[in-house]
Amino acid sequence: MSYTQYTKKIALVDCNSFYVSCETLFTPKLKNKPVVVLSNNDGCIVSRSNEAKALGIKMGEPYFKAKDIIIKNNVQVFSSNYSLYGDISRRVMRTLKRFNSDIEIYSIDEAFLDLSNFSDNEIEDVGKEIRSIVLQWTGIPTSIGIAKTKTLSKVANHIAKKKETGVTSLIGIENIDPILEKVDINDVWGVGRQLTKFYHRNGIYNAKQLKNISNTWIKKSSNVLSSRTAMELRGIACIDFEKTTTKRKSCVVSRSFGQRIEKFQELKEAIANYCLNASEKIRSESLIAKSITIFIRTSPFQSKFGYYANSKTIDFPIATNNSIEIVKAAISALENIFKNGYRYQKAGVLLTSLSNDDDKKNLFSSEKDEKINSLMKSIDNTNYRYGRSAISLASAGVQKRWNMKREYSSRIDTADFYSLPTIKAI
DNA sequence: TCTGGGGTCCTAGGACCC
DNA sequence: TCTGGGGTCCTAGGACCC
Repeated sequence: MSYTQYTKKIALVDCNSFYVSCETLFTPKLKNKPVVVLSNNDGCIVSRSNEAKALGIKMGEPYFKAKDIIIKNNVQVFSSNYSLYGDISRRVMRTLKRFNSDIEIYSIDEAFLDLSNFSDNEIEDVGKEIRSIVLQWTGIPTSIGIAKTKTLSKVANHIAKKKETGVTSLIGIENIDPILEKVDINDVWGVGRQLTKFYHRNGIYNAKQLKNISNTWIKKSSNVLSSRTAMELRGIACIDFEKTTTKRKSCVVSRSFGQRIEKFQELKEAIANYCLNASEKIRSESLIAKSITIFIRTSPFQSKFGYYANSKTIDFPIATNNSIEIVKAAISALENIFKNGYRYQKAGVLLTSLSNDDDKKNLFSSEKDEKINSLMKSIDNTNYRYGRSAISLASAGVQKRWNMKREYSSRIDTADFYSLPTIKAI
């Protein structure tokens, strides 16, 4: 039996220094300047321009540690502005869908595109065109890697990042071993810190070695995920392309506090707010939660004050997305694990075992449920129109001393007409 | 003084059953 | 009281991703 092998062509489009690119979009004079964006609470550095990378500022480095270099080199600093990044991200994704509506949005700044319809000869040019259209329409520079499997397109993308054209295709290359040899094992998708240590112990230092090692050995001494990675390096697709957006299975809202918290009352307010956030989020996706976990902890970096961390899970009698029920459960969980005398640094809420909303329409649903549902709906609508927390619950408090620190926010709100930058005609 | 937040998946081990 | 094998289901924790 003979058949023609149908070769997939998967492109990975990745926005360059995404958060920094979003911020500089509205401040063109920052082009080619060192710029960084900080995580929530201005804690860590999570995005760097090339110039900032060149200064030796590390990804994930705490801000206070990099402060010297930042001041000395006049690095521009921004607090993170997620609604801006989310908005720009949607514009980029919408643009990508022009080339193939079946895209897999992998993260806020990355998407996989199935380009199998294009021929081997034209594929690199298609990549270049995608790159230039995205740049022209959204102002965001990207890197594009194209290959037979997702893992290989990640490799290609890694190489593209360092190229002037920003595009690398591994399609049609007979022997990719010389290319894989130059890719460090820890730069392979799916190989993190622990696996890197494990591979090093076994004399494996680059992607070529992983590709050519026996599969049974990997399965035996590691796990199926690792063997999947190796297969993908061989050009055999094992990780599915997920066109349809599958519903999430959990929803987390957690934050570090702007300042340490010691009082139960304040912790309660924070937890209540996270619950409101989380329940609104799952309502907007028509999901209900079967259980809730809350956790609190002190700073792991300040042991002199004593370390305490604990969590508590509660199952709902009937899965719910009702803010009032969720807050109530969370607070009773908090009463369970709260201890006096600690300086709390972080807390969070996890809604788990999420399922579809309509599963709830069973024999237990009553007129009362209907009333609550429509109440929740009108809260969501009002908050959507007048800003989050226009309507809230009493337990959510008003002081919010625990709120995040955002000292360096650009305050650009693409949803706010009046803060849009003005463009003067010449 | 200052160290992010939000996800998914796999595995080992315990509880329980026959 | 101890002895056994084999199966399922659930959970906590760890590893990974961005």
